[in-house]
Amino acid sequence: MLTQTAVRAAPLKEPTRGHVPPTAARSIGGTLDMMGAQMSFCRNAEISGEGEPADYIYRVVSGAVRTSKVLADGRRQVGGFYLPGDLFGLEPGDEHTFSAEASAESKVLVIKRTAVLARAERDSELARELWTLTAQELRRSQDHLMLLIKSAHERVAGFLLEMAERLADNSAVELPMSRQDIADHLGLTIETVSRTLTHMENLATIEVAASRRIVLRNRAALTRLNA
Amino acid sequence: MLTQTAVRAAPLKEPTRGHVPPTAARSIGGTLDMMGAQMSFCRNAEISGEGEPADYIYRVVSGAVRTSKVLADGRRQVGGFYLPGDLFGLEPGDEHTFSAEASAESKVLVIKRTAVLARAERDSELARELWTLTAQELRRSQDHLMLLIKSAHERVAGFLLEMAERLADNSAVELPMSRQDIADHLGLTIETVSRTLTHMENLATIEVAASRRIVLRNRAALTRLNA
DNA sequence: CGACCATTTGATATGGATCAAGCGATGTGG
DNA sequence: CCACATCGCTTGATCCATATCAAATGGTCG
Repeated sequence: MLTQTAVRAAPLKEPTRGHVPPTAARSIGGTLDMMGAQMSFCRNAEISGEGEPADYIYRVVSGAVRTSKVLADGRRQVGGFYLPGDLFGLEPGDEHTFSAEASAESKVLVIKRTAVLARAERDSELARELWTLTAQELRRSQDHLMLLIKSAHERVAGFLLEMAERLADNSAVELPMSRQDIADHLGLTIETVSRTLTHMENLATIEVAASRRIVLRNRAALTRLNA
Repeated sequence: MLTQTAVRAAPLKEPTRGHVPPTAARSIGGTLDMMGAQMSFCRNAEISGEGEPADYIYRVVSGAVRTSKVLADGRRQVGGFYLPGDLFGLEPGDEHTFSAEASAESKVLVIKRTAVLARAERDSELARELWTLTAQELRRSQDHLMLLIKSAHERVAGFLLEMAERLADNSAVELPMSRQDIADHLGLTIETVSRTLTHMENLATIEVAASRRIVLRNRAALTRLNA
């Protein structure tokens, strides 16, 4: 099961100080935004590598980022997708356990990790925020575990519903990742993902308006599959 | 795929103040042990339920605890096993996301959550420990994700190696859980787990000395499978 | 237009699930 | 102490969902 390999592509441009869209601020982790620089990455560009020192934490401004890990024989697992507003790369440890790549053209806010950690030392409010963020990651990872014991149809349905919710784009989803990315996230092959989507379309559960644009026609049916 | 249901059995005895075996103390989280009471649970007794308020955190003293979640149709996922020395039930949120049951006769140290949280407010050392513990959980969950994309043989091999390492019982493992627990942890059926073990025994990779006692005869072969 | 890449579709193979029965240890009552 | 029920595990036969292999289609860009 060979999958595409991440291209260590050069970022589109060097960090530019300061400019942070106000919309990026969310209650959780919002404090962090003051101290960042923005960078752009083109599709499949590596943002940080597995095993590399975790010197930065990141917030997605636009586009989408996937975290992934590749086994010796080439099988790839995509741990998760990070959408605009999401933070990633935050761990108390000094090394990234997954690599991170842009799954679509993306802008990312880069924040010095040491700065945050130092501040959390004194600021128990911030310390708790960091803990909460890691716990959210944990929750997501556990939810994903529950997905991986289900059937292909259930996995795809769950994925679509999650994306619809997180993109806050009710009833239609503009997927910021390839079929291969989805397959590697769901532990399926690209063919199975494709076939499952086609099947759902035949059942009028969804409409594949364009390969990356999915309209949710029958949300109830998807929820039912989500079991 | 119906699985056994957890019995809400009465604990063997009521909490007894104070007595903490010194061996239970580990560097991480060791600070917590001063404020606990010990309880005993018999096999399959529920320690805490999914969705219940997370008023306590726990440390396994002896035996083993599994965390699990059951889907509407009865499919069960065992999120993880907690062995002597391990902490579980720690989350910044107010509700448990998994239920916890004793997978074998167990003694568990029970610690009031509020006491710990209050203390972490002032003690940035402790706060960081809590964060680190959650991050360890996350790491385990992610490692488990990688297991679930592998073949049955790889999953079982990985599981045995993990248990051997965590039980620090080199070359032989005394499994503190049923085949069904293992199956639900690995996303396999009980039959497949059993067959895989038998197969490995035929290959002289392991020896099933007793159904719960596995001797690792050829660790290299297991590691190779672990891919 | 032609090359390239992502996606879909088709035909076939297979690993693990499912259904069903057997086995061995443990415990209980007569 | 033995018949017998029970429980956890193993073994066997068959089936099916998904992987694999292969080719066609479609969209994008120079």
